[in-house]
Amino acid sequence: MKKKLTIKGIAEMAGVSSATVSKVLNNTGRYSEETKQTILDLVKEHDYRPNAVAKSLRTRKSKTIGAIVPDITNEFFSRIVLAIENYCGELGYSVFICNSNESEEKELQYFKELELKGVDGLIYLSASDELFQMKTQRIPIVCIDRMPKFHNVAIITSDNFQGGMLAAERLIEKGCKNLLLVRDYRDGFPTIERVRGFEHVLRKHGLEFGEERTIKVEVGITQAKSAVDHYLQTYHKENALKFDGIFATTDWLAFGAKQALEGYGVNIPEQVKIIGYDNISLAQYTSLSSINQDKESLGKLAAERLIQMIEQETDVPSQMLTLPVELVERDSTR
Amino acid sequence: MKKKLTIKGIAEMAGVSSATVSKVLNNTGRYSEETKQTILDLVKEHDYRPNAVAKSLRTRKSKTIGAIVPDITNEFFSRIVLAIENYCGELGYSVFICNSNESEEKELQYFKELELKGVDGLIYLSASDELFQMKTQRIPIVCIDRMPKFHNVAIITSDNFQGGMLAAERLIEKGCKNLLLVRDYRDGFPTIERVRGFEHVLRKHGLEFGEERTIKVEVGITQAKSAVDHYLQTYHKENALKFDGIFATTDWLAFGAKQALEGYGVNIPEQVKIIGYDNISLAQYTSLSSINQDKESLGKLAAERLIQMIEQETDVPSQMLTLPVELVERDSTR
DNA sequence: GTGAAAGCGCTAACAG
DNA sequence: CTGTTAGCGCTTTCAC
Repeated sequence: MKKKLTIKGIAEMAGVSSATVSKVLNNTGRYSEETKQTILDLVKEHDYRPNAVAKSLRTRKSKTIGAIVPDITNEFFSRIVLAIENYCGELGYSVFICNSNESEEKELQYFKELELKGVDGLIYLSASDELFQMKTQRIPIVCIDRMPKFHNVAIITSDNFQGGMLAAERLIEKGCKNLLLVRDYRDGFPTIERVRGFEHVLRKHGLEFGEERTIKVEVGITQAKSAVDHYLQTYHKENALKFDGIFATTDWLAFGAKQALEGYGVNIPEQVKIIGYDNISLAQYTSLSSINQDKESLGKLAAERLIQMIEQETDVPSQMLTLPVELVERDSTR
Repeated sequence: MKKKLTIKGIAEMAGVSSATVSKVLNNTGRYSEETKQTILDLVKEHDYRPNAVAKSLRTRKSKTIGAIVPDITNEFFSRIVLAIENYCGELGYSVFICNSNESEEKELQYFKELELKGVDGLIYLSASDELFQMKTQRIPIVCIDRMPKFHNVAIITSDNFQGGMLAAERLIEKGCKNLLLVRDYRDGFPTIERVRGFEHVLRKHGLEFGEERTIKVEVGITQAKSAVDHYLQTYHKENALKFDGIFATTDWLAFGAKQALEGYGVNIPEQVKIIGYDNISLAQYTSLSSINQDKESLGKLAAERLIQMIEQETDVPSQMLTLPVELVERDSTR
């Protein structure tokens, strides 16, 4: 087991000091073209690569960021994460991915852990609105789809209000008169906006509805089944088809609703039309119309913004960027 | 912006040297109960936490591992990754997640990058069999579902041969006479085993089939559609239903096959029965029978094994652990 | 029981 | 243009 090659080793071989090697490796300071070549050759020959930990300790930069995600198992999130990782990878950043499972406690714990491990920045994804109040927040943060109450974070979100509007408009356009809203039981910021947009259009058309037209169900892959059950129950109680259109704030929810309806022999889209949200492949492959969020851009923009903040070292004012959404029509509303 | 608190700061406050503080923080060396208390109180009061980078540089341990994954967007992988992360989190390890996109080049690149960032170990997940030959492999590695050709790595895999057998047995048991195999176009280790198991049972029952009964299609979420198309084409050419049972080496493939059949008005399971592989939620929600792999155990065991290897610092011989699989029956074979 | 000192591998002044 | 020096924050002998 030969000894690990360090910058000093290269320096000795090249007959210069480690400082000089450091300079050519970082394109900083000055050095002659000649020594540069000698060093570069040596580096290549021995496949020397500088120890990132030492560098990190010295420079207080780790080329590492953290991403805190509610559930990587959910395609909506994993696609955002993938986009983040791809963009970061190109720029030499690595990313720690942490599953918070929506728990604030875990988020905080991860935050501390990541800070210690020296991440240069953090991306928070979450449907939840609440966000810890870090007094000593020294690293840049960008949030996706959440609206923290403190400053010095950038925010990337997609136009949830618009998404809700699009859904309502299409349903009404297709002749639906009695709409049903299937939503997450929690009131995360994105959900609230979607619902607001949806209701806004309903009102514009003189349609109104109260709680009894809104079903709040569990959300998440593991709970999708219970969503269906809950839905079935409610439907059963009503004992008659009281609606002809459904807007679900998630594709999984839409899928649950669809299965429940099919279980009762209801025809889609003839009797009931359905629109989901996120446009994950589940929607694509089960022919569910859905509001598409540009997951790739969401991730890429967040990473781009974060790295900007990291590398400029300048306190940018809290900014917000909103991406457009679009309706992807499939069989469930045709 | 107050100065960051270091071990020296605590030492000064406590009126001792940094060495002593280090000792109590790491339960190492000796110190009096009294100084221990003073220090611990100070630590708590100021919420001091030692800088992980410095510690890492000094000790050559980072409490960090890397996980190289083909595609985190694929639920099969993301669930394994989640299990890894959960287990590691409990033990204070963080994990870098890297998407290789099945590219060997990227794998190698990530490998080097991670090594530099000082990860203590690595987990490789992949359907691909080929694995780079690292001469200078200094950190422990565990592989999930791949069989590298060099030593000093632990291997966790699930019983793919058995999975193939289970599928064939059930299909035959249900009265299928002409089986079709839909498989990945690449010959990754897990696929090969599944096919071997499947064919083994066929032979036992005097059923034989050649290439014309085997469709090789693309795989992966983004290519699922093209799998369907490819399949449709082939089916179309045959111009008649030449089979009554399908075994697909992936749930996505099974789903593609199902959609193709439905597009042609073929009844499932009356005319054709289908069994997929992996048992991801897609299978669950589209009522596809599937061979279940215990994704949570796969991830947990891999992480457990890796951390053992890391902390024991002893060269364990190359080991292999095979997990059992089971058939989950749903409508597609009932 | 405790501290002084050395040093992990690298970079950033500052001299020369 | 290049080298010396002085750490980054922590752990670890080895003296006392």
